[in-house]
Amino acid sequence: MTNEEFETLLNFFKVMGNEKRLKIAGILANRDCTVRELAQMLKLKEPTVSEHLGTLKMLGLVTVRPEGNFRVYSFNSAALHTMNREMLSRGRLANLVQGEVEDSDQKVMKAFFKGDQLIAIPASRKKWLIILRWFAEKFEDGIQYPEKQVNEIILRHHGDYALIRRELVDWKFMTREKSIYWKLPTPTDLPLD
Amino acid sequence: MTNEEFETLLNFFKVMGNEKRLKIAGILANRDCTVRELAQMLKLKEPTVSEHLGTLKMLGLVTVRPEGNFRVYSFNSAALHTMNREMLSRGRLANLVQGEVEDSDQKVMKAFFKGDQLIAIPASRKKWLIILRWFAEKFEDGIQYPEKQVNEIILRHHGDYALIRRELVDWKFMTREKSIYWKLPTPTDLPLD
DNA sequence: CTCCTAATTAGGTAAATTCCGAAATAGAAA
DNA sequence: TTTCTATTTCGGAATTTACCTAATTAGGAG
Repeated sequence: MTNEEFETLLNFFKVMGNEKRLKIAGILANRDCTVRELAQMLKLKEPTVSEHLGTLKMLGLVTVRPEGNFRVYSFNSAALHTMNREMLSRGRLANLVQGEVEDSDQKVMKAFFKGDQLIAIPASRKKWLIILRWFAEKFEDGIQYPEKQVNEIILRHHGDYALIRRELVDWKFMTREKSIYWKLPTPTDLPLD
Repeated sequence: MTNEEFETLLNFFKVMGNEKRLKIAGILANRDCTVRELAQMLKLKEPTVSEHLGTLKMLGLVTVRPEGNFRVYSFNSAALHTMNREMLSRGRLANLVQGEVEDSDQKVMKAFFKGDQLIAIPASRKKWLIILRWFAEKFEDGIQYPEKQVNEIILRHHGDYALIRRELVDWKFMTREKSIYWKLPTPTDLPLD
């Protein structure tokens, strides 16, 4: 179930999103350790380390084995591997939230499309913008389209290409100069804060 | 620098280790959104979503572009890729903490080894165990070694193979039956990356 | 210019997390 | 059995985080 996978991934991030636990994982990725060894290296008390190890163990990221008088903790590559390969890609991430959140756009799309054909024009501005955004996605960033080609692309999904074309420009989804159309390229978004 | 990478990875986990932020990332992985849209889907107030988006933006996981009257947020696959491919493997993880934590073992090893030769026997039990663990690593999990081969392997690093061999068994690093020696296999540690 | 709307920042509260010392447990050793 | 030791569990203090409402900013539209 996708919801369960979401929880798994979320927990993975939560657990690894703590400095001390991430370090423990890193150290154990180098070699096996006892609780006391880890406590010394990290300058923490044993109970604290023990708790962290318990958390990591729940996730399956570490395993324990008794060895003489100690309990030796090991890193378990398999769990990391699972996260890495099976969950951490854009596609996977996208799937994890499907149905999880009510997606108002998909409702709108279902209501006004049949397949990839726009079969009705919504009265509400909000819904209309959702549809226009969908049309805008059919064009690539940074490419200049002659009007003829714009029409063609729109025609694949709706007969009244002039309406859609004009609306795309009006709502600034696209820019026109003479009869060349383009999307404003996504800015590189330099300044952070 | 490895320390900087550690911080980057830690922050990545921290940011994604929050239910709402992970969902935002998931939704944006499906399609671009405005703050208001996200707020509706997630049943949060806009300021809260805005904050989360700011956090995600700092990490480079999302970008913004103005579009008409709105600010449209997009998912940035590149950042995810970086984490996925360049940081999230056992080997990488292991490297991230090298030198970060003072590794008491390495001190001990330096003090009693010359190259890979054990040249002195520590008085302290603690230090002795570190050395024994090092010797234990020279043997593979799940392999049965006849005594002769055990001796050979130890001899590569120290003359008194009988001492080391006996200590390895005494301290339960290895098991002996008749004159066959083996390590107890580490449970569930599957192949790494 | 002013109005309007989307988004952000400020400030404060409630909840969750991290850490520790003290006490309990489990198991090897004697 | 009792003792000793490594680890875990408990209870609570200090810090951090997530979220809200209210106020502010930014920018297009009129």
